[in-house]
Amino acid sequence: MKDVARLAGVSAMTVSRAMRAPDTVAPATLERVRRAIAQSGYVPNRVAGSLSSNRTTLVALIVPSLRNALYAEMIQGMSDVLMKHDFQLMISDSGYSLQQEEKLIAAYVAQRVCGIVLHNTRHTPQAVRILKNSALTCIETGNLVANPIDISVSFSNYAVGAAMAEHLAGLGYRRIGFASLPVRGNERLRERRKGFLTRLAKLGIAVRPELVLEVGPGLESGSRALARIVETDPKVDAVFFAGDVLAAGAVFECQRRGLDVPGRIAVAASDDNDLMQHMIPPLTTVRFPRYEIGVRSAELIVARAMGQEVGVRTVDLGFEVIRRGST
Amino acid sequence: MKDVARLAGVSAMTVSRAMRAPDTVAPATLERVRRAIAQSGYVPNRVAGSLSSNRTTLVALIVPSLRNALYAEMIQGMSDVLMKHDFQLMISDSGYSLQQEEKLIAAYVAQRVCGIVLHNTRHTPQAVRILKNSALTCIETGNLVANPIDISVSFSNYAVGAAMAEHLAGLGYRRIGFASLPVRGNERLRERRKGFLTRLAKLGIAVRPELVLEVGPGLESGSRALARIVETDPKVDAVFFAGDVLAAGAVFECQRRGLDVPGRIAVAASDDNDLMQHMIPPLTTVRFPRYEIGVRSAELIVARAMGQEVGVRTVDLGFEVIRRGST
DNA sequence: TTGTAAGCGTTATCAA
DNA sequence: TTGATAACGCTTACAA
Repeated sequence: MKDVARLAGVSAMTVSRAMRAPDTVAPATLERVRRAIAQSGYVPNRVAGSLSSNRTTLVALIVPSLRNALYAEMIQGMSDVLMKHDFQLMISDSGYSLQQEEKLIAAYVAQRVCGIVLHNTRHTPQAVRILKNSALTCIETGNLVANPIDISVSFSNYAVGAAMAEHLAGLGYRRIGFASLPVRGNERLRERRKGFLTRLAKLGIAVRPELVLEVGPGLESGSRALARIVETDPKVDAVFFAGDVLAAGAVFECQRRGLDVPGRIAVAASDDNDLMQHMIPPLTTVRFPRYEIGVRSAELIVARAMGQEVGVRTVDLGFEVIRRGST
Repeated sequence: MKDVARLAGVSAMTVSRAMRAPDTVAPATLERVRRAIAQSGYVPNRVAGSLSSNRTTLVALIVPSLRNALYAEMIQGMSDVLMKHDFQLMISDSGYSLQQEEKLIAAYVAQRVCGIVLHNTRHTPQAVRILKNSALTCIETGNLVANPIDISVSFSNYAVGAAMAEHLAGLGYRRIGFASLPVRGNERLRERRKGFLTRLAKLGIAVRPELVLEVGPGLESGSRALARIVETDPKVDAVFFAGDVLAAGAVFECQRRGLDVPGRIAVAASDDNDLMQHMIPPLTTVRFPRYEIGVRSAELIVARAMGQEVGVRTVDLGFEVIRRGST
């Protein structure tokens, strides 16, 4: 910066101003500085800038796993907003470990990020303490919670389960199964299941415990889940798959077994994506506003970083049951 | 840090040492410092540390689009390695724009990242200049290039196309079609297509230009591409789909039209994923070592950051043609 | 093994 | 509209 200043015949401070607040610099001076910057190939040092101003434009995101395509939409939403404001996105995965999450949070606080998004609503006490002390914007997502550390931006998984229960019951299905990824340490799936089973019970439909499965991820796993359910109870008339691409795997399995969907058995999915729409038959599913969650989260962080007061603690972005051919 | 030092009855420098090089501090002192850190809830300021040491543990990745699930594997590979070494990952997307890429590169250089991975091998002259001047580790991936800016870690898309040409020709297919996403500004697909068509020509198989398509992304788009190809030439006996999930969409379309795969028409895909394996029939495809590319890229960056000399300019991680039921 | 002093390259603040 | 000066919170280098 000093070199640029010398080249332009001004002080370093004027170079700094020319970059961050051009309208506070005289046009002629500005022009000279700009020329000097271009000529020297100067790239400012944001590390020094951040230290001096005690602010960064870094925003962190921690997801349970990066392999899961499901986060791509939210990441894109965050990225679109952050880029517009010249903020930077840092991403990492906790591997579904709260300890790892705590470690990452500490590292991000050390980097002095201005905001952090957690796709998770359970945390170690130490993680919560660090976040509360740091006073940075913290967005919890993945599941709407009543008492967020700072702000919750999501939809209610309990409501999702309940909505799907209504949907299936409303269509007349009575012998119903459920399969999801393991719910241990995953409050999102746990809530979705709870909402589903509780609402069905209220509607007078009991789900046999043997028909409530937890399985691994992947299409193959969905196929096996379907197989197990129809073998356990050949009269099952509908299954709700919560999470991953399990439902698609189940439909493939139905094709192999010659089970008509939905004539013989209905299949409902959650988390809409390209694949769900193009299966034969296309799958009834719940669409989550993942992109919008990313956008809203980033907007809140940027607003706070710009010094605005955001008077919200909970942002419910809802969801949508999309009925297609499979129910 | 001063507060912690006071609490522990040592100097700030000793606190710094206790954190970064514990074995250079006397055990008793170390213990006192650790207690003081825990007691005060001190979180070090890496911004200040980075400025002082003139090093960061930040690594940047720029991909054309974050929505595309195809990057998830590479990101996970990078993340796994970086996390192990306490490095941080920053991610953004260029939206397939070289201008945007240049802007992002400048921003990352300003952040003083220690390495940057570009999923792209074409750049603006200015971007190249910035990278060369900055002397940070720069990994280009997506396509193997002979003259990388710094290091190229990838596989050869030309070789991928050629290998698939050999595969189809070897199985006796003679009337062959090809469809990909638009190749404009995408040297990866351009090379793959070139390798495919060139090798087929060498094998005495001419591909009619009307059977070489460029289509948009998504399953639906693959369905339409297949439709157009079989309507243009009802005798086509094989189609190679390069990119995205086009091939899966094509197989869905074949099912709808009652065209047996591969009896009536063979379908080959590229970029193996869960879906490809579980289609009926499972798809013949090319597997790219995406996770490994992420791992290797991160390893090279970390090694350089640790001061090691890495004596490579080009790392060819290869690929694998996986024959399944669709050819 | 520990401490002292001098930066690192910006920006905040105040003065001119 | 511009400039001088003093931080920002660490680490490097060297001394004790």
